[in-house]
Amino acid sequence: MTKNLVIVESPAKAKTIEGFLGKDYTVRSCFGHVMDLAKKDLGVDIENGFTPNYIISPDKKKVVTELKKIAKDSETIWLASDEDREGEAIAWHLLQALDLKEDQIKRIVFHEITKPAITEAIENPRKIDRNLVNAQQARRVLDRLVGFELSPLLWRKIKPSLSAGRVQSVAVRLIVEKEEEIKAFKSVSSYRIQADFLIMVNQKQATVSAELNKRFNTKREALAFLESCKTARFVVEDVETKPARKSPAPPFTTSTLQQEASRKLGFSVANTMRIAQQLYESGKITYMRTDSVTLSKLALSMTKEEIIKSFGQDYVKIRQYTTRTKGAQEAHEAIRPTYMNQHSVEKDNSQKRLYDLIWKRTIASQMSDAVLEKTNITIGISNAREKFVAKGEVIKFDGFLKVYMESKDEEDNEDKEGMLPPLVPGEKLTLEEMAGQQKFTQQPARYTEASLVKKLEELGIGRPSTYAPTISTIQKRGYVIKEDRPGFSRDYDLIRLKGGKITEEVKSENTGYEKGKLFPTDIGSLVNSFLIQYFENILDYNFTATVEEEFDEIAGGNLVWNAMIREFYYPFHAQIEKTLENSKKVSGEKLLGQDPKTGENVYVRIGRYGPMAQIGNSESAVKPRYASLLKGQSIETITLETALDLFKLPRSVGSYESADVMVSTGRFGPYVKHLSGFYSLAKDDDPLTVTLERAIEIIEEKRNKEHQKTIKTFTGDELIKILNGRYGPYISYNRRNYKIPKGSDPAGLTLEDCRKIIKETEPSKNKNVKRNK
DNA sequence: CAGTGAGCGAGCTTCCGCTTGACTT
Repeated sequence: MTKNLVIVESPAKAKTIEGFLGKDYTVRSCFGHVMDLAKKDLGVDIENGFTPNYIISPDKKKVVTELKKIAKDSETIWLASDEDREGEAIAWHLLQALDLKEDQIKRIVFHEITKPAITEAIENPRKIDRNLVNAQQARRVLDRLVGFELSPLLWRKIKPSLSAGRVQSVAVRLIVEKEEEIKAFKSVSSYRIQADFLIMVNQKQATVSAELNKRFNTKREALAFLESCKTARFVVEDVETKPARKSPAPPFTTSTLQQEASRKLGFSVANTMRIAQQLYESGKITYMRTDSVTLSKLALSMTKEEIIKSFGQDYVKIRQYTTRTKGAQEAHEAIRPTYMNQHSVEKDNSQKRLYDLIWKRTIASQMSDAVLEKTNITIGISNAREKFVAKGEVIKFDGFLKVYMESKDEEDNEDKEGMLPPLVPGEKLTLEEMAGQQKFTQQPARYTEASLVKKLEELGIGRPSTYAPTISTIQKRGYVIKEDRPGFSRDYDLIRLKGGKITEEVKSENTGYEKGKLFPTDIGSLVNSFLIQYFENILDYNFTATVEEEFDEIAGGNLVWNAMIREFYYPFHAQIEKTLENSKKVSGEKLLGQDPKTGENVYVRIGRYGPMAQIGNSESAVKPRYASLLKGQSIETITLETALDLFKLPRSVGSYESADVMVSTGRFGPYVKHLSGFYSLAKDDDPLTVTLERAIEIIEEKRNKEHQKTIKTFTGDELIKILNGRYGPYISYNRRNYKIPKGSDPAGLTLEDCRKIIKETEPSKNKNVKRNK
């Protein structure tokens, strides 16, 4: 019989803590929430004071049964879920799911997984905070009501299976509005003047580069300025040196880790989280879903020791950072290495790189400021009022820069500030060359996954555990697409003054190339404008912040949770009803022009299966014709010609093996059809122009792959095949797949063996069919 | 896994936040 059962949320945490507590304590994890609102209907009884209908989450039934068994044999159950709103609710749910009595349980919390912290927690148990639980209930019920009333509205008014919610709809809004901003953006140009001056330093020639403190709006002005400089004299007027300091960035939170891993390592948000999870599970780093920048005392002293050992006493500066993020709950430490003396890990390359980043960031956060010296040199022009300015920067003491420098979203690679030669006021300078380059203002930057997370965090929307899933949801719904887009070439003027002569030339640069950026789709834009029109209050960037304030009131015991929900719900529900009645189905229909052959109107719109083109309408004499838009095309930008091209599909490209080869597009994109087989086109194949040759290549490629996949076939039964798949060898029979028992040699199986395996695994296959849906 | 878009109607979709394996073809 165990005396004490301690329940934490994460199994990795359970393992660590068990080591701290000794044999009187059994530590188990509940794997997060164990209960949730029922999925069918609303899961909330609106008429009865919004009573939630909680059930044990289907995927937690096993855990709950197991915990229940251990709890039965325990004297005291310590509920050690995280110290935040959700954690408090988890404790409360455990009380019910495990059939516990209040006097059997003790609620404890700790912010760091260290022995003193755990011991202290055990010494200071408390009761479950019902106010905090109620704040969570309000959060949960509000999200359910918003999500489960808005989504069905979208099914009826736009397209089935769409979704809307407090978090995802705002994320989509940000991306749509960024695109609108970019569309409205007008680039303007100006002329930036730079000059290189020659001086002698210790009898050696040196160059000083400086920029004019004014930009000219027109080429004419820039030329006039260069003209005036032909005869000008240049004199150093002022040399100003001032000290400057740079401080390190705070330790990582989930959001900042995602941003840095994206910028420095090129990881997607989901990738970063998966790798961090692996590091966490192998005990290399602390918990990776956190909004706190706090380091434990233990971590601080380990870090200090490590800095002294590696860099010396001068490099230490212990700092405690404070979180400024809106709505941060700070239930965990910042993300840091478990042991600071472990400089790297022997893991795969991604884990290694991420660990390295975390180690450096943590170490740097406790290191001294970098001490810099900035120099500004002002250079006067004898026959102009403008000045040239040369900027220099010298590092006097590197401090934290020795290990780590935070990167920025937009690197301004234009000002490379280095060391300047020693100059004194009054010194005359010789102009070597002066150049005026036409510069264009930059359009606003589109969001990457990581910069979207940053923005959401700033708005207080979403939590560390949901950033990655939210980004995946809005892509899965087809609201947003992450892709690369080619840039375009742009001409710019470059004028030069050298050796008393002015030359002009036109050069070209590539600009606007986008890599891994988030773009709204037609559906995303349409859903967004619908929601903004009818539910501006929910889509408001401050909606979450406002309700969070009320959740805090509930947590403080100053507001009754279901009274708050009632205040919100009835007006919201009326909005739903009104929109249901008053708004028409929206499809984003756009008239492109007329079909030259029939004279019928050609439209593009969102159909039941996505963006489509249509010739004629229901009032036309002949039945309307339909065609899906291809990938990369959009209602917004498609032309009449391109839309008409879509109706050329399906097209015959010729014949192969005395059978027709057809090219068309279906639910899963463009494909080739030959005999009874389907062959998907590659990404860069255009179904409208693909040739017979290429089609045959595609057919043969797939046949070849199929062939390589085949380990064994049988002459007795053509339907049974032993194939090599992504997860190893398996048996395929009648379009169903069967696992090969461990230990048997796939190539050595006989037809009889296969039949036996098929027969024996028959009953369990239903599960798989369901899962795939 | 493959071409849909009318109209009927059954039955389904959907939220956010907390946690990992079991499983896939």
